[in-house]
Amino acid sequence: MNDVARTAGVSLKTVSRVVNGEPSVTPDLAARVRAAVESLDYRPHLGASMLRRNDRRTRMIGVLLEDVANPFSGALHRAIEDAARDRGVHVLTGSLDEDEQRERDLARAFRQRQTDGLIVAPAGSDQSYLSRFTGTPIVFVDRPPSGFGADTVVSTNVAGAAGAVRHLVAHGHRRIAFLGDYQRRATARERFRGYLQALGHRPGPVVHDVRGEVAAERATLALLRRADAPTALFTGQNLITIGAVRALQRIGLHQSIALVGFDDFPLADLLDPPVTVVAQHPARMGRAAADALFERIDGHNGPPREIRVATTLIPRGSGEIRIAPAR
Amino acid sequence: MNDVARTAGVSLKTVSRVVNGEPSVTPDLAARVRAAVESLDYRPHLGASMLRRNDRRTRMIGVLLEDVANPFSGALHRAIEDAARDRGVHVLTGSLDEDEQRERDLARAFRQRQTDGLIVAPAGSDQSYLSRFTGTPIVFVDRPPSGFGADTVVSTNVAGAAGAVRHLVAHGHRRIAFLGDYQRRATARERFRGYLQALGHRPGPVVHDVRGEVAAERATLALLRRADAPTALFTGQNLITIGAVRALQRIGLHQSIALVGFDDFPLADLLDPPVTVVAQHPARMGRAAADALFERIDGHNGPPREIRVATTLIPRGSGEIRIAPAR
DNA sequence: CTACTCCAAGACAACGTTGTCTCTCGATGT
DNA sequence: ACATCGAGAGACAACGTTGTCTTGGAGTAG
Repeated sequence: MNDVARTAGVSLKTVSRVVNGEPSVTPDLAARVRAAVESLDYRPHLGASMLRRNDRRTRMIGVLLEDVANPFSGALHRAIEDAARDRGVHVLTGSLDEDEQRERDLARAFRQRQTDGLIVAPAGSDQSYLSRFTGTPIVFVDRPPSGFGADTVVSTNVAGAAGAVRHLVAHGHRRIAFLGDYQRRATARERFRGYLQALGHRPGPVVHDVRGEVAAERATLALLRRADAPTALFTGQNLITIGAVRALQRIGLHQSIALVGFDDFPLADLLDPPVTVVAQHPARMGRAAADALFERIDGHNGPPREIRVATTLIPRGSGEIRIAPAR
Repeated sequence: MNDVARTAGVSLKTVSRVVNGEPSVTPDLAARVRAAVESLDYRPHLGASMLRRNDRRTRMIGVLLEDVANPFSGALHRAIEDAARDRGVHVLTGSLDEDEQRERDLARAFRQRQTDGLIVAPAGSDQSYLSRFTGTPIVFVDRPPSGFGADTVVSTNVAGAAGAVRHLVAHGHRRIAFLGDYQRRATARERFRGYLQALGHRPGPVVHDVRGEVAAERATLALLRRADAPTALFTGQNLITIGAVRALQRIGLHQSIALVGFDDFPLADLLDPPVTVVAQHPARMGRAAADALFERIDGHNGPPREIRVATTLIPRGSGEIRIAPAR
């Protein structure tokens, strides 16, 4: 800035004024300064600027997701980015991969960088460490936190799951199996709750803690070999649904066993049969989370809110297979 | 820091020493300081620290992608994040949506934030504005820049496309259609070049500037209605492939018209028939781009490099449909 | 017992900005 | 012609930290 001032033949402060667009500079001086800035490729030192201004805002938020490479996280991320863009805010991201330690490390690191706020899809089962993060607003998305209260945006897991199972019941099914993710995940528990709710006291076979496509395929095959094999499947998560589809295709039952999956996935409509799902709306969730966060950043100070984003049942074929008349 | 010093009964500088882990502090003093830091929730002001240290490193890089919500960008992003994590560097991301203006704006904004480097999947057709970005290393990924030279990581588009088309030829096809993305995109041009290369002087019907699934479906239907309808399709991009699959299924030709798509996509193996593709390797590309960037950040100063990541032909079924004996 | 060495801890300045105060100079009104 | 006013421009200090130099006191050798 000194160099610019010297080149333009003005004082340091005048350069500062021009750079910050303050009005009280005569046009020709301003032009000279701008030319000098240009020719010297001067760029202000943000650190110094923030220091002097005592500006606590970095106009940057941190977002902790399960894995930026998976479609659900990607959609969340994109929606958050769009909301941030509207406010001239940039986004730092990190993938947690279900790793509790990484969640804590990244949260700390982002806070250290003075991000104005944090949006977290928690990986760990305990977020109480966040209670020391005073002054940094936090919003949770996709999964509720535990041990710490803050705004939370989640799908209507119970209602969505119950709706899916009722849909199967409406098509004549009585033995409806549940295949779910790790029970330590709150979403898995909620979806199971919805399943139970819809079936009352007569649930079908249940498999918990299924993790990943391959495990899901195996679990599905095992289920269908049982004497009391179900006539319909309700799968509690993306990859489980896909694993189930693979299993059904493999043993040629894809046209006779009904299937509804929780969470939509690309090309579900191109499979044979097209897969009926309870779609979540990650874009809406991301937008809602970002809106809530920015409200907090702007000083809103109420008690923690829970924002539920409704799911949508999308009938595509696999969920409308009626129970086989005889068996 | 002053408060901490007072609380611990030491001088400012000693606190600084403890915070920065300098060895020359007696253990009990250090303990007192740490306790004070804890109780006051003191966190150093990064801006001030950078200012004094004259540290130009923010340990932050910027990544400009087409759209963080699409799987290809997501995989790139993830690989870059992992490479960055190994070095304790964080990642700022932005989605460009093919918008030239946004590319320039975000590049400038990230540079303004003093990111240590930039990885760009260019949206615009001219990157010459970057030549003014002295001091900020830049690496391009997925698409080569124009008007500006820097390290670039791209797929072997020509060879990959040629291989795909030769694969179809090997299965007896002679009238092989090409459906490609906007020609202004370098990748589209290269893939077309590969197609021509494989077919010599007898190319089949060609449709350029197909954008998106719906347009691709329409274009495919139109192609197949022609008198000289092709017996095989080569599609130059993800969404075009999917559109083509839809079209083929719709008119019931999915078992008789061969198809090879450029770029893999999730569930391609679950479709009917499973779709043969030329897979790109976004994870490798992201890793290579990040490695190149960090080399530059660490001072490497050679001429711009072009890093080509080989594609892989994955035969799954749709590309192995032989030409119908009579027609 | 003195003189020297060494090391922990403190004092001070400086990093690049900007808020605030002050100064200068030209314009205006009487 | 003189007093008053206002606006544009500069001088100066301060933001929170750390590099460098200085100080003080304990330890050690002669």
